[in-house]
This record gives sequence, structure tokens and C-alpha cells, in this order.
Amino acid sequence: MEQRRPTIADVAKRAGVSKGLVSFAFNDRPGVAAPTRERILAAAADLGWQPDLLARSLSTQRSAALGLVIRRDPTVLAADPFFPAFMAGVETTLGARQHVLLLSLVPDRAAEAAAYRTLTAQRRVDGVLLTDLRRGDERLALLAELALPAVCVGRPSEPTTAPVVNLDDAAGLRAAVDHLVELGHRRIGYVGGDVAMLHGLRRRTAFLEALARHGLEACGVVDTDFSAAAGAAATTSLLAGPVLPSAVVYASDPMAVAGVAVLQRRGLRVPQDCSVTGFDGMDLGAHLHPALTTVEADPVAWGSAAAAVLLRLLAEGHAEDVELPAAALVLRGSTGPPAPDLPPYPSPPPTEETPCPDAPTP
Amino acid sequence: MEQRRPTIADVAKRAGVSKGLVSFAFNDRPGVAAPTRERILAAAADLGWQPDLLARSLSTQRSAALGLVIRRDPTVLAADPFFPAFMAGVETTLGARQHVLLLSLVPDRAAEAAAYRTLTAQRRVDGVLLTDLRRGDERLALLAELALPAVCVGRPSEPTTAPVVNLDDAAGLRAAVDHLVELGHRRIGYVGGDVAMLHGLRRRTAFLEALARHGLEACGVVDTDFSAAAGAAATTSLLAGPVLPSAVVYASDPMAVAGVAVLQRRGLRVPQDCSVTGFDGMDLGAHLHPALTTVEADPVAWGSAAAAVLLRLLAEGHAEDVELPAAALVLRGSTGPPAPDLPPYPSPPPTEETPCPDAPTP
DNA sequence: CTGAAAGCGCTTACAG
DNA sequence: CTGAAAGCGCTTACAG
Repeated sequence: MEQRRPTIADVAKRAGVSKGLVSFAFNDRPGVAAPTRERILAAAADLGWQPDLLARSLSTQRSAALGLVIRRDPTVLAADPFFPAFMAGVETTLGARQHVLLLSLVPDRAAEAAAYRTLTAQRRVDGVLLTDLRRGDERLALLAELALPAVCVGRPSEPTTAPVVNLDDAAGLRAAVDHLVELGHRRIGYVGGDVAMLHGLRRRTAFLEALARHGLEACGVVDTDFSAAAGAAATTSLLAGPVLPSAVVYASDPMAVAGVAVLQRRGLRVPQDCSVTGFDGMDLGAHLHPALTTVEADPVAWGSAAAAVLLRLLAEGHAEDVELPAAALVLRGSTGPPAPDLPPYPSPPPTEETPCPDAPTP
Repeated sequence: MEQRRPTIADVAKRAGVSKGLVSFAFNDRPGVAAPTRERILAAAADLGWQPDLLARSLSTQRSAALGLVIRRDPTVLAADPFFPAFMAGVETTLGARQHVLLLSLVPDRAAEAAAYRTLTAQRRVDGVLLTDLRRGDERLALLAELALPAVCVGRPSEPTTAPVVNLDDAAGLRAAVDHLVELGHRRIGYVGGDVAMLHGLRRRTAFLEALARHGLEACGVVDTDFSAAAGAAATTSLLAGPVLPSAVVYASDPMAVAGVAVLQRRGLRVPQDCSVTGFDGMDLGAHLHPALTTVEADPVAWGSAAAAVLLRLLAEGHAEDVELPAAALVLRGSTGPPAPDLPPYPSPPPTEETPCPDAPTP
């Protein structure tokens, strides 16, 4: 015969107090004398009792769960080093406390909105972590409508009441451009990510601005969906231009790796004939030949900080924004000086339509 | 003033019935006349009411959530293409129903056991998906003790009451060996994964058995933790042996990719001087130079099937095992015939300690 | 400081 | 077929 699970009533009886007092003792509320609290805690320990979460949730109207809704294609997601690390970071923070992570992977925008609505209607989560922020992100309005607390992972395009936990990854991209220019590169192409996502857009902007600061213009810019296949296609299209870039900056590591393969298939050596930089710091990058120069953020720290801020928001009703250390450039083998025998100017003189302008005199 | 959320009492009043009947109507229980049910459903729709999950959970003692506890180092996890795809598959199945996925990432065995205990004590999940099965996995006993329903993702080492959703990935490994032998390879090395995990162990066994069926022995076997770094180190150690393998079979794609880099750094060409096969079918593999010959499973289908079986187990009290299509070999550029000028036998004659035996005459 | 009671919003025997 | 009531196991005013 299975032993009945003890309830708060059992603890109260054993400690010789009322149920209410047991509850007070367990929720650290004032009004329970120290010796009484000791007695209650001891009784609970004897019985192996801990508050039933379901019952508590019904009373408090809180689920003690955090939600993360990710809208990504399974294939793209599987290749993305960000989310697993981010989630591991979230767990680092949640592990100690009593909250839990609820994950939802959705295929499209409609399913995404439905997911937030259901999560709220069923009170499955107390708040959510908002990733992959988009330009004029409609989720912000949705969450406000649903009155669902949220923290933005990355700065949204418009000011919100939701606290933001930001990590400046554009800084790393600027560093990558500076590095290439210092090496002597003047014809630098860019293979970006999804510009519908703010981080995709910001990386692109950071790239163009960094170039501009050096008085340069891009030797080709292609937007993609962050996938390796798209990175390969974009590289091919860059190579089809009238002028070969001497370096290409990629907005993700998988794209950079696929790009390197395309270059090598063309018989171009990396970095001698073309330098390449990636973005994300995926573990594998360090073990490639050549190893990938890339921009590294700390997604584990990001997840951990985001969860901490959301918890604070839930507990205190508000939370300050947090700014994490910026993403940093990691130098490895895929970047080097341009070959000395590369013509300083494009061999076919550029015309108006040419994506690659002359390198202006400094 | 915010509108109060409607309750079952409101619906009952509007439909002119008792609360109990509303509950019966919503739970498809017999005993409510068709016209009455219509009236109830209409009233609920008018009010925009749906049963409160928290209240229902307290009554039914079910959380309508499935748990997935993953014990992996964040870095290793981030490089692993399996879990995101697997989770996407799980979501495919859950999306339609009312269950939800609860994720827990834990660093070690103690945290893992604690996670299952807490999940059960708090009744946060109705059942769990068991991945990364280990030899004599102690979680099976733990789950039995906790009376927590579970399904095994992959066949456990010992028979269990838990249904298993299996996908024979060893089949793909055998195919890889057959392929290499057919190409003419006789000196084949192996870089395995974590043999504490059953899939790691089984791949290794499949490799050795497949070789044996061809009358061959392994030209070096190294176990690792599945990480790219370990794959690189293992490759280096294989190359330090008295005999160079003409092909290396890897138990994961990241290791294979890192291995290719090590070979290339040594000035060896892939596949001319050494063929390489991977395992997982990570998206990036198709976009490498050379593209990676690998063994592909379908983790999305696996996740989807596992979730479906767990749901069935919860609903009906039992569920049949499911066998998914086996993993298949995908031929790409990293495998080819051994160079004709490779000596048929190791240049330094093998001694007793040599990891690479002579190729026996067929 | 402490107790008795209502309430969270459902589900489920038990009567009719 | 239907209604009235107890119960799930907590939390939280409200009295004392």
C-alpha cells in the first residue's frame, strides 16, 4: 500500500499549529516566532513534506515557470550554436531557484503568436524571454496586451517597458573590419544574416559603418537566412561579381565555414587569396583548417543574465537593464594580409553598377 | 478596471446547468445530452472561457507537461546537432495537443537525479523522455522508484517496462565500414564517442564487428567525449601510431570535421591520403570542402515519435515500442579509394603492440 | 504572535 | 440525463 503523500495539514498537526502558520513559515512571512518556525520546519522535515506546487499555483496564480518561444526552422536551429548555450545559461540561474524552463519551438509567425497566447491563457509561465528580436517586433505589443512580463534579449528597435539584457555584438564586427583593414584589405565583402532580425540588421549596419569610417565601401553585400547553404550561395554570388573581394566578413560561423569551402573549391586559398571572418564563436571553428577567425559572444552568460533579470522583474515588479561585455574578435588562421600580387585596384575597371568601388586614397 | 476572467461557474449559469455538467461536456464524458452540450459549448465560446489549467491540474494531479532532462556540458551541447532537432520533433507532436515541453539542462549526475526528483515532487511533468541512455542506466531504477512514466529514446542495455522508441544507428556505421572496404581500404581507424553512453558504445561495437566480418581488425580505436577538441586529439594520436590508417571512421560529425583539419595540417589530403566518415548528418557537413561522408539519422522524426509514444503511455497506461527507419550512409566527398601508392602493408612491420594488424588475405 | 475559515477553479463520486 | 457538494492542497485576509 503506497503511503499517502503528506499535506500541509499533517505538518500543522505534528507541529501543533494551524495550516496557515505552516504556510507563513515556509514563505518567510513575518509573524511567526522563531521557536515556532523551528518546530514547523522540523515537522516538515520529519514528514518529508514540501509545498505542493500545483496547489500553491492555484492559490497564487503563478506557475513558477519561464517561457522561451523560439521561431526557427528545425534545420537552421540545429546548426545554430547560440540557443543551446543560451538555454544552458538560463538553467544555470534557474537551477538554484524554484523556477523551471518551458520551451516552445514554433515554425512560423502565426504559431508563435498562438504559443504566447496559449502560454498566457493557461497560465503556464509567469514571464518570457524574448530572443531574435525583430524590427518593430509585434510581439512587444502582443505581450503588453497579454500582460505577460518579458525581458528582451538584445535591445529592441523601439523603447519598451520590458527590461533589456543587451550584449553589443556589433562591436565585434567593427573589430573584425578594423582588423582586416589593418592587414591591408580594401575589398571586403559581407555575407549577412536575416535582416528581419535586429541582430542581423545591426551586424550589417556595423559592417557598413566600420568600412565607411575607413573611407571604404563594401565589395558586395548579400543577405541570407543564416544557414550554411545560404552562406555558400552568397559566397558564390560574391565571386560572380566583377571584382573578387580579398576578404569576406560573415554574420555567422556556419556561413563562414561554408564560404571557406566555396572559396577552396574555386582554388582560392584561405587566407592567402581571401580572408574570412565568422561570427558566433562556435566551438568547431577553432578546430578547422584554417581555424576560423571569428567574433565571440558569451551566450551562456547572456542566458544566465536574462533569466536573472526576468526573475527579478517577477519578484519586484521591475528590473534594471543589463549591459553585458561586448562580443570580441578572436584572431585565428582564416585571416591574413592580402596577397601582395593582388592588383591594388580591380582588374576590370569598375563601372557605375559595380558593387565594388575603388579604394579611395587615404 | 480589468475584466474578471470567466470561470466555469459563469459558463454554467449562462448555459443554465451545473458546474459539473460543464466539466463533463468539456471532458467528453458520457452523460450529457447533445443539445445540452451544444448550449454549454456555445456559452463557453460566448464568454471566451477555457478550463483553467492550474485548477484542473490540482484536481486531476496532472500537469500536462513532458520533461526532458539533458546532462551535457553546455559547450558539447552547443556543438551537438541532435538535441535541437530532436526537440523540434517533440514540439511537432505536442503542438497540436495540450501538453508542453519542460526542459532541464544539468551539469552532472547528481544534478540530473535531483532534477528528476524535483520534477516529480513538484508534479511538474507527467512523464519524461530519456535520452543519452547509459550502460546499466541508473535513471531507470530512479524513475521506477519515483513512479514517473518514461519512454526510452534508444534501446536500454537492460529490458525495462518503459516503452522504447529505437532508431538503429549502428546500421549506418556498418554501412560506412562496408563502403570503405569496398573502396579498397584495409587500414581503418576509429574515433569513437563517449562509451559510457549506449549509442557511443554501440557505434564502437558495430564498427569492430563490421570490420571483423571483413576479416579486418581496427587500425587504432580511440574513445572520446564527442567534442571537436577530443576528435582532433584522437586523430593526432592515431597518426602517432606506427601505421597510418588510410581511412578513419568518426562517431560524430564535429569530430570528423576536426579530424579532417588535423589531417590537412599534416599535409595529408582528404580523401586521397585518408578517407573520413562522420556521424549525425549535421547540416554543415554538406557544405565543407571536401563535403563530409556521414551517417544520417532523422532526429526530428525521432523526437516526434518519442513524444507520441509518451503521450500514448500517459493516456492509455501502456504503449508499444516503436522502431524507426535505421540511420543511413550518405556518400560525399570525404571518402574515396586509397592512394594506389600506399604500401599494401605497413611500412614498419607491425609488432605485437602495433594497433594496426596486417590485412589478412581474404 | 496565532486560529478558523474562505477561496483559488476545477473534477468527481454520490444522489436523484 | 442532471444537481448539489466535497475535495484537490495550498494561501490569505480577517479576527482574536
